[in-house]
Amino acid sequence: MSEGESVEDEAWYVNSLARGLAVLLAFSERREAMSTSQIAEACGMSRAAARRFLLTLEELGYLRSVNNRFVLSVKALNLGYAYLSSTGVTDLIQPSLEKLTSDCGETCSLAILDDGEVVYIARTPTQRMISLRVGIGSRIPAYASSLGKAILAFLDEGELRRVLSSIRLKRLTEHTITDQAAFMDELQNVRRNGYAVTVSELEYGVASIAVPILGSTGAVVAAVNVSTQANMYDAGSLSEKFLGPLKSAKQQIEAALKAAPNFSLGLSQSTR
Amino acid sequence: MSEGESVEDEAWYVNSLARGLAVLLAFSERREAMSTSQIAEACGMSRAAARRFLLTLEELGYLRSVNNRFVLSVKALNLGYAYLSSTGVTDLIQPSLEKLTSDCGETCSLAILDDGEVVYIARTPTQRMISLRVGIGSRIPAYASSLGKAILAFLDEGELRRVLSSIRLKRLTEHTITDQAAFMDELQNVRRNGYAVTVSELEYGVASIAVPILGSTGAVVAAVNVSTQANMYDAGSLSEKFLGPLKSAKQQIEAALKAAPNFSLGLSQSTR
DNA sequence: GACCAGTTGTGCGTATAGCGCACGTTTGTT
DNA sequence: AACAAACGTGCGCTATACGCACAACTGGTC
Repeated sequence: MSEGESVEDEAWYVNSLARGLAVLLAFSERREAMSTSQIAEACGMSRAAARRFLLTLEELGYLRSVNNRFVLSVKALNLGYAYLSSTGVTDLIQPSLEKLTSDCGETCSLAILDDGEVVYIARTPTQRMISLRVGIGSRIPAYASSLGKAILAFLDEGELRRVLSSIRLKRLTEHTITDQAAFMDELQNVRRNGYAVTVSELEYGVASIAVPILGSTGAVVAAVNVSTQANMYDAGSLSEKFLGPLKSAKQQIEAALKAAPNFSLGLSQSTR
Repeated sequence: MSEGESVEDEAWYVNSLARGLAVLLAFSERREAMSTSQIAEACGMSRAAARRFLLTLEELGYLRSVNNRFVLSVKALNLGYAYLSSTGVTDLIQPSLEKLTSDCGETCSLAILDDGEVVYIARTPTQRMISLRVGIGSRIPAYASSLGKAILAFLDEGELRRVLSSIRLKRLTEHTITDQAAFMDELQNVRRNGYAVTVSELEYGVASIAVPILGSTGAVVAAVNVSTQANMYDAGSLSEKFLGPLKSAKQQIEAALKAAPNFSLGLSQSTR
């Protein structure tokens, strides 16, 4: 341990927990069953250490092993589910989202911003969306999604700058906005209109329109969108068709959040 | 350490990981923000220890703190989402489920069995289901749900006995089957029919019909159901209306599992 | 079947990581 | 203001988790 790593050798830092969680997370990268030595390499630890963590996680029920290969077990879901139930998303938001889907006949989602990415928290899929298979917990770059733009546009100056400085506007399709200034203009538009539209910026053929969700303090905490096929709509017809239902879903959800005593809902919550 | 705990003081067991995960899970029980001392009490550890774990988890991004209260952060979803993406549920199963929902116009779910409970892995909700708000990761007693009965009925003798011995048939509504013999008869029925029906056994007003999903080895790995309001259907009309679509969804999903090289999908996987 | 290369399980001495106590500080209550 | 309850933090000690090194295993090749 001669190398002075970073700040991660403070007195309060429980290394074994961090390393154990790293092992657990290693399974999200590669989706096959993994052996002890594969894990050891992936996490940069000794085989003995990896083994201890794997056995512990198995004992706790988070992993299962079939002849020297480990796989995530269902219990791992508990960890993520804890978050969803703690936010009350199922109780507070899901109903409004289902209403929205039945009004629009299209896939609707609610997402929050985390670390420059948009994370799907609730989702009511329909059969019509064929591409872009994302589920709850999926992360996509904020700048290329209507959800992300709807949130970013209503962030306060400082937070926006902080987020923008940490991301790169990488070209994902030929419609992706890759110029910083152009992106600021786009956010200005969103702010003026009260909604964000994305047509094939993230993935060809996917179009969506999103509105921000404001928490009880008035700060933006999330966004809802309706998402559909790009060849059927342009920006104008998207808003014409879906903005009404979206706005009323927005109101419903915001009312639900206001009514809930401890609404939490992630909120990017800057400075640590 | 004079007390001879159990098997949890083996050489391979990493205690700090287990304790840290216990802290993380403590947040799923109580859904409010929790203070250091609350966590310490909930997990039965010293305040100093709890603090170390909380700070570590915050540093790793799984928790956020607002003046001495800790809340789960979005990153916690990653842990659970890892499981979903590792099973390939989003890619392999979701489409078939969406098709099923659009055929039936009702909420459909896929679940697997874990520890006597049924865990929802995929879900396509509709607006019509008003009660029974469950989301992905939710757990309900297997014996009182169509999903559970569909799985249990097709378990092999030994596993079934093992599961049944670990659960108690608690009365949840007046339609819940609470007699062991009657339950075995019911499973016999399910086995004969190839599907399971539940009317108000878990919760008043909820009816559902489920079929088992068999993995490539022929063993049951999951179940799909259509779930609706009890007052609109009885057992006969449920099967008449939904069995066709269910069967074809079953076939689709089983084909997808067979086609996938490493299908994993939890599978209760007995003896550890 | 004997060989070998690659992978895995395990015991062990050692360092240090994580332990809880105890003290000092903050918060908010009457 | 004075108290109590909750909080953060330093510190010395011991058990904990460390990685090495060796043993047992697997599965492919001749």
